[in-house]
Amino acid sequence: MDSPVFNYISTLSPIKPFSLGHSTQPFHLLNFSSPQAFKTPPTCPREPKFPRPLHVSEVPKNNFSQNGSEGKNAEASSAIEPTDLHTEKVDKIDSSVTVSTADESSKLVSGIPRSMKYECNSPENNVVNSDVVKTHSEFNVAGTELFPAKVKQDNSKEADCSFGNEMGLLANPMAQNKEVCEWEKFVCEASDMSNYHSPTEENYQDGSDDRNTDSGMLSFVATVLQPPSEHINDPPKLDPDCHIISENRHMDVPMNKQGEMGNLNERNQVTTGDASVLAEEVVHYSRTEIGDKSGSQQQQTTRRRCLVYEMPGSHYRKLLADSTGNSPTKPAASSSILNDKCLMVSRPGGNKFSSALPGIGLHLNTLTAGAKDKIIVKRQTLTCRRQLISSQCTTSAIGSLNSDTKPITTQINPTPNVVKREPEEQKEEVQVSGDVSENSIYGEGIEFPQNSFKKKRRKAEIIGEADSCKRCNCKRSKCLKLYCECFAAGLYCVEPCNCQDCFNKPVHEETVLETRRQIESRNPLAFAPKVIRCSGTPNNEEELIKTPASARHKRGCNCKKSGCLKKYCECFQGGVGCSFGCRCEGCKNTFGRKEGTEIILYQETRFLQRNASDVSSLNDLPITNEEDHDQETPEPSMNARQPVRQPFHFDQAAFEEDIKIGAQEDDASEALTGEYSLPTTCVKSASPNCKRISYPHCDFETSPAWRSCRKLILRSISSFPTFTAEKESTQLHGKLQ
DNA sequence: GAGTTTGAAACT
DNA sequence: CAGTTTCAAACTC
Repeated sequence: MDSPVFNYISTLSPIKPFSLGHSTQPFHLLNFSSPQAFKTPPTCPREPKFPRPLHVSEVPKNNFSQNGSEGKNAEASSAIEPTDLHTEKVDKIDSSVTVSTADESSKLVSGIPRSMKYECNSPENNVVNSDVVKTHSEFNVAGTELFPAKVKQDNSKEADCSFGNEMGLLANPMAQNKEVCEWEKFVCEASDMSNYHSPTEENYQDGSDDRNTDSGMLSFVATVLQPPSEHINDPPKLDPDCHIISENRHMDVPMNKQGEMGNLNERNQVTTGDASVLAEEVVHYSRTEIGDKSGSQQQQTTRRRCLVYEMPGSHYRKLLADSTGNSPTKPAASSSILNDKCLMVSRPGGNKFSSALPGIGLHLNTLTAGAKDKIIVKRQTLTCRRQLISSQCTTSAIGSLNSDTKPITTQINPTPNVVKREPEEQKEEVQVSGDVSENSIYGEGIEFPQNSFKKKRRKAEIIGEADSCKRCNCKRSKCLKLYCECFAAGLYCVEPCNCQDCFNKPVHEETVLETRRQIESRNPLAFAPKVIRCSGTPNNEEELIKTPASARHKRGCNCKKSGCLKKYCECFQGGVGCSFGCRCEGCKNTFGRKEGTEIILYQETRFLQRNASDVSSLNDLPITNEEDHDQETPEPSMNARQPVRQPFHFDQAAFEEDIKIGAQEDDASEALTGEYSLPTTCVKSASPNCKRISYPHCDFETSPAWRSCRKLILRSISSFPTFTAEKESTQLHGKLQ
């Protein structure tokens, strides 16, 4: 209880509502299956798919009056090109609005999470939970390594695990990028979590403000994910837009819940002014991008779609800029930066989408991690895009996705900047992101012949993108069953799929959602990642060793003939060893063999260290192609286990209760011996719900802070984010309370 | 590319 | 919950 982290968390008022609120609230957004949930904001008929930007644009209408900024708003509106996208308008409006505030720090902080705010805002009422804003600010701050020194004082190991390396890497630009990617993805996942609770749609419906849960979750994540504060001292290169944005954001605070200003201020205390300034830098980047691409509607769309990675992107962007010494706004910015920009800026509009599909980003798709910094970023981007597409389509409620997938197409189209840099990669990216099959997203001279599917797949596998390019060949399942990899991964089928009678497409969104709901009703974890991975940073190698295979594979395999040596075996495919949960016979899993009552740890750790993170690379497994791996992944250990950020993944939280029993003692012994003795509490069940899942260990998790916090997490996060169950659960919670 | 094997998913 | 069927990926030739 004396842990600084705990103390800090205790100061986060939003967490309190957690316990009072619904445990599933954070993911209620997933209930977008409900048509009402995504009713188009009256003022945004043109782009219902981008609720956040939309409601932002409405800010002037409803809120500016409160701040006496109507005039400015009018000016901003007048400055907007009539032909601009609605989202574009939003951006310009933001940049046009200026508000003087005595508390600069607070202003900046509140303004930082512009995109986040969007997701918390209702276009209708413009109600913004200041807590959320603050939380988001922190989140952004975290993403930009802008955490307050106060937080830095915390000595939780978790923080060290997550950022300790990064701190060291800061001095090493080469390693920096890599770590940035780690951090980026980590934050991405965290943002995914937050995305699930995007209250936007909820606001549409009832205007209730349950975002405290979100903020609490975010706060916790931000706290734990606190990056090194070294960058706090980095003089951010700000441009006027940055300030404008911040100010504008600040305006949003009063627009929303005045009563929660206290919380905001309280948080501001936690977040240092420096952090705010740095966060502002992030904004600056996004703004710059907007300015650079203001003329491109497609680009705007793209950015808003890829919201999930905003913070990670910003983080990465900043680091990269620092390492290169180039201003992010300069043309010299690398393509990665550009990508990040897209991702980052896109958040305001797409966050919700990303959250649409719970499985997204968590599935094997997410396992794809490039060995190289930029590659990693790119791949993540690609994966994300497809995910986003799926989500977004799924969340069609937001818009009219059913009949109109063109926005998606537009979104998918890589920005010219991206293409310029790495034509080859870009092409690949297009393939990966080429999501909307029916809608040609390759119209711009990019071919995507279906008959070249295998060839491209092969190529993708070679470059380690196979998992980010899931394709199926379903014939009878209509791609609406877990047999379908795309569906199971929470993705819509894409053109390269060879499926027949496919219903897993945006046009059949309702069907897809309903099917998902049904499947999840049977098995809430049906769309959960099959393999839970722990931190993969070099410093966590020990953890990898200590972490039992059972901790990484949610459900044991049931192999009979394959000996767990082929990809038939989920464990093997996932690159983890078999464990107690497995019912395999004659297990010879090279990553960890279950033999009788023992589980013999083989090469899993080595694999994890060497494997570039890509399940596809398992084809070369296990260690036979070390050289190849080494060549492709100069620093595999860093990327070996992409799920590094999953210590905060809801999966972990979801299973935590199960882990409580017996997990610690088991792992304790395992940690000492490197082998696993069959625990008396071993659960050997085929039921996914019965599987005992342990999680990567971190000393932080054993700290009082963690123990108290994880309860909050558990309450705030459903066992696994679901499309449909969340709302039901939420409603049930409401009834109970 | 066709056919077989395999095990998860779905069904009863 | 166990047994069976269905299914599509993985694999082999």
